[in-house]
Amino acid sequence: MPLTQVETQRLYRRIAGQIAAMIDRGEFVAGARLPPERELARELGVSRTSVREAIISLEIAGRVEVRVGNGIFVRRTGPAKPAAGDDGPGPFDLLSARAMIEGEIAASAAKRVRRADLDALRETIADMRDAGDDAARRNAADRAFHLRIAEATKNGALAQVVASLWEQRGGELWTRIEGHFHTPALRARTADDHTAIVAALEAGDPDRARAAMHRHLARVAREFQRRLEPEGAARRSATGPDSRTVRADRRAH
Amino acid sequence: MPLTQVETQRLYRRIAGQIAAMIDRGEFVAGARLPPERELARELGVSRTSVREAIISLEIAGRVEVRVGNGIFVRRTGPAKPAAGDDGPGPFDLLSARAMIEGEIAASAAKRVRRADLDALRETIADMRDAGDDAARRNAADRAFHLRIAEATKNGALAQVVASLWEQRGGELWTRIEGHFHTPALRARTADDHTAIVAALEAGDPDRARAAMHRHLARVAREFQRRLEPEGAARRSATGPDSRTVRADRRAH
DNA sequence: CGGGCCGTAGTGGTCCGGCCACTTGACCCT
DNA sequence: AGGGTCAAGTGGCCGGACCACTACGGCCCG
Repeated sequence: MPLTQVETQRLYRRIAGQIAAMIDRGEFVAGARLPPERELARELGVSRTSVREAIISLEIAGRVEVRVGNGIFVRRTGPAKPAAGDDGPGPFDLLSARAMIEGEIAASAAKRVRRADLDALRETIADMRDAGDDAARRNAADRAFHLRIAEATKNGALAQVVASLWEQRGGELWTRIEGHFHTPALRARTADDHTAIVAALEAGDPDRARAAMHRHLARVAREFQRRLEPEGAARRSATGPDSRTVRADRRAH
Repeated sequence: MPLTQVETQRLYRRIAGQIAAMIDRGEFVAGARLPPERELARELGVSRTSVREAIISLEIAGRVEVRVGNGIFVRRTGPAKPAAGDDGPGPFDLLSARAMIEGEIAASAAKRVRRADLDALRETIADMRDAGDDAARRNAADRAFHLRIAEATKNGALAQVVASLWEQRGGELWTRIEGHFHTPALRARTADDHTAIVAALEAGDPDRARAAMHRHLARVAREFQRRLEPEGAARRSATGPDSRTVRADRRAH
């Protein structure tokens, strides 16, 4: 079932992906007007219906806005800042944002976590271990781990933010790098990180929980970066998650 | 222009709204299969094209999933939890989550804010003042204020989280209470809060920025609760934004 | 009797052509 | 200079057609 979905991507999603990629590459800056539907259909060799469907999906995703009779315009706020320049691509923003947000969530959860929450969290850790080479299952368990922590705060809005941040993990860059996390050594590291977070939650220690979550996500970012650019990542690591980690340490005092 | 957009809602959004309302009312539970496109089109008196567009928007919004050759199924996780009972994401959850997240964002922004950011923020404050009784304009300026802070972090993912949290403000309960914030006194308080946040940002003081944002959103929550339950507001204790507000949320239900 | 294969009905996916409402810009008239 | 009209271009919606996929029922064979 997940295999079928990966292989058979619907046309409207493919078109939307292409248009989003153009936006992310800066071909169309915020406020710019996209080509008309009829022209996009001609250039992409598809029907106008399919272009319309793609545009609607981008509209709902907040990437574009449609002005009737006028055209389709790129919206100002998107997941990736197109012309930010030196502030790395989406995945680093995402990990940095997650560290900030999920660190606070973990701290809040430490103050109100219950036995059932802890049991559920341990279950996700075991599930990730049992998943072995089944990437879909491991991914689902990883997601469940982070979502359970948010749910332990008893705040539905936080759970939704975590779920939303998780959904944004699925991108081209992530797909390319995903195989990296298949090694048993990195899996073990993740399980250790998760276990440390659960221990901090069980101890009811907000600062420790926050720090454990920061450590976990900072490590993921480092691994990610190491994989992405093995040679020449010096500048980015100076402005990226490492500085975020330093900030977190100060807060922990 | 905003007036035109309010009046002219596109058909696909109207259809999607109707289907979402059916889901929220429990006519279709999670996992249930919606009627086929052709049948929906017939029953709603629209073309199948428009139904398809509505379904795509619901799909992107995470409300349904489409299985080719099989049908359209209601997804388990949606923005509204229909049968969650007493822990649904309500306004207090939202404000609590915002305090937690936007506090950290303000702290991060204090370390990297620029003159242009500060100018833009001051512009939103002036815009809110100039808006007077124009609720739509005031709302837009308020939104811009919070979003500009997130943008000052130079992290697109954070900006999106803030935008997403903002979108969830528009609910039935919010609409009922919104008139409360029309008083000149409360408007002035908001302007003062915003000004204090900008001053902290300008001073480059993360702790001060965090605290100012917490104070702002905690006050909004207090005002909100006072409006909701005018006779239960006297027992508020000031221990911290998230725990206090979440407790109040429980009492409200 | 049970399992596998085939055919049919129903599903969503995509395309195409058509017409309508809205927007904008150019041109003309007062 | 300002206002009105018209044409071109835009997105919005409709309806028909055909294709790929899925599920189910019936039939045949071991």
